[in-house]
Amino acid sequence: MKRITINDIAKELNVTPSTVSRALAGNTRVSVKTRELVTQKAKELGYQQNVIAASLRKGKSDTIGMIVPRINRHFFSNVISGVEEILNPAGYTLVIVQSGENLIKEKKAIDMLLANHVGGIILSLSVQTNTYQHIETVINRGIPLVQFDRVNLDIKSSKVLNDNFTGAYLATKHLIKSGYQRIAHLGGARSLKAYDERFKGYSKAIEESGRLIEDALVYENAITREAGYKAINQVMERANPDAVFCAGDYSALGVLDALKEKNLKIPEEFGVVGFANEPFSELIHPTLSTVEQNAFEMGTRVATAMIKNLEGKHYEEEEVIPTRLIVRDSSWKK
Amino acid sequence: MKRITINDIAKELNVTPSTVSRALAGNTRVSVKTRELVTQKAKELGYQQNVIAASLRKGKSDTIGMIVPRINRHFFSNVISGVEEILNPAGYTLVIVQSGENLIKEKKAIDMLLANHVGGIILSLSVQTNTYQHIETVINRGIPLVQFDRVNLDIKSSKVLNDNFTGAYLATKHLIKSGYQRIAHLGGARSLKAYDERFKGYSKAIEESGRLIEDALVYENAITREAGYKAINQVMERANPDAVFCAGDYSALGVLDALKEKNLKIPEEFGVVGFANEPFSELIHPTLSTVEQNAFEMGTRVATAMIKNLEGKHYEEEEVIPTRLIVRDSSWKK
DNA sequence: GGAATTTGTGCAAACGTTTGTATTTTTGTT
DNA sequence: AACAAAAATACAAACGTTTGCACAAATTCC
Repeated sequence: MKRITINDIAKELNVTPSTVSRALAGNTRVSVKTRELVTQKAKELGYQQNVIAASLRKGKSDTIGMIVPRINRHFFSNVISGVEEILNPAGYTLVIVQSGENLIKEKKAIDMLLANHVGGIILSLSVQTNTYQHIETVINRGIPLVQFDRVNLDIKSSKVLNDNFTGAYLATKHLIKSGYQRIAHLGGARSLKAYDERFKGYSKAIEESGRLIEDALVYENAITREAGYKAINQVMERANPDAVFCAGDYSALGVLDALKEKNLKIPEEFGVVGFANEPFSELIHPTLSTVEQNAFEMGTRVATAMIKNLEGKHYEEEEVIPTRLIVRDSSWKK
Repeated sequence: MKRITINDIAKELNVTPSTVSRALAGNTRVSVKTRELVTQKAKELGYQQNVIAASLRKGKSDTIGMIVPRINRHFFSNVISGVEEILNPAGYTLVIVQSGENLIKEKKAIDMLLANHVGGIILSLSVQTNTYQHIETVINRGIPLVQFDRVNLDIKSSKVLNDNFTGAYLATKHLIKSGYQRIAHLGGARSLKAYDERFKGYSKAIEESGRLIEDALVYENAITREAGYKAINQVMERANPDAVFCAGDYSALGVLDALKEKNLKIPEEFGVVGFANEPFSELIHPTLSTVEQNAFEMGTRVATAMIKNLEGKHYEEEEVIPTRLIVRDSSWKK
């Protein structure tokens, strides 16, 4: 019932714990023969390394903290899976914490992770976050930080981003090509690069078509279903749009609610494109055109960046993952 | 840059580390005065406990491991939120690992958590799991275990269950009342109590209506969209059903695919009820009748049970969380 | 006022590793 | 066969806590 330690193995084999330790680590300073003997005996006794002791001695742990706004978002849970895919086989353990899109919880999460001496922190900012003191703390402690998706550019760290700009650009261009005239945009908080880029992609496409960006067609803070519903109603009152590019699928869902209420035909009278390719987007009626983010790949890239940070030092690359437009029924005018 | 330890505090105050340790723990064996002095100085120097060292010495940690099949299931991510709600304020840290519905990954997850000396393990079994050796290991190590939802009854531990029986019973009864005659059931692996109970609830309702349980109307292992699609096709060929109660919403989704393909009118010609109230269920067309599980509450109960286990010993209560039938368009025949 | 008790601290070991340095054993060279 | 070099192993300290036990000082009791 008691736990097997390297000392137990050492005694059985008449060697010292240090030899056992080195043998298990595959150190070539111990002979091939003893290495085999040790691994053999370790398996026989059912030895499991005491990670706690090891990380105390080494002064660092193989636990990586990951803070996401919510784990029940398709995008985030897939990023997590991607991160695990790389981190687990590499011997790291992932601790996931939710900030709930809440600045205070985000701060607490960071405190908690620091108290637990995590080896590194992977972070996607909450929408609320407008102060960055708590994140500087991480940097000052010398703990590797990798930001992804919802990133603050002023903070020095590795960053992995979606190609929000191109996704938004293609989505808007698609609406233009489909013949819509007055294309609105429901965006997110522009303090977050992700949403700012989506706005910029939208703007670029609109301008390229020879039109003007009308303030009345743009609504900045509407990424939930409810906010989307309210926002599109306001925009329809003031700017007479016939299509909308939403910075999120939930927002687009709210738009569809409003359109159904007004008995507008989709896509004939009104076009809608969302962002994120949430699972529901292909299940609803009409199916929702949207921009797919390669969440899983983003996760693997994030993890790889983290490992580089943990091994070498100061890897501060900024990577961009491509996005892809998926055209469905909500925007396809023949 | 260097980390403050209790030794630093001790030196500054001319006491020993042991006193500091006791003071910070609020031990009454150290005088109120020194206790204040210590906490004061700790705050001043920005001391943060080294959790690693503490748990090495104490032989246990305040980290709780949680293994779920997938975090991107609405149900599981909400249970997680509920668990966090209780565990975090109580000073525990939650480590989440996915088994991916895979026995081998589940075993690895347990190994990893044990290697990390977690204080307790919260577990919902993968569908694949049909051997329980790895879980016995947890018990044998004396580590508190709380099972939830997908539970094995033979394993001695606290358990928190959904009232799957009543949910399934009400769902089936509702189909009967709505006038459907030949009601099929697409279930999950009956080795898991959750699915077995759903089958039993279905059976009870069918029998109460004076009908017989027909093997040809029951299909045991179909909980994904694809499996649901295939299963209902088979059942329709062999048993001529006019309604189905599915043990999961994804399965019901597959059924809807098949029904649309056959141009059957829902709910007039065929009724469908799912289970889980996945977010998409109210978004699809027709909206899906389903059974709601109170995932968040389940999470809080799970966490509470875990804390009881960690504090007292051998708390092996079995709790049941009520479920609720939600009637939508897929089953409502007027 | 002296013995017995309580109260507050200190000492030192322990938790299970890792790792720099020292020591022993083996190998190779002449 | 002697000796240097290389290879394999041992020794011991360290990581930052916690905690049983010892001890001194302060308090209580008769």
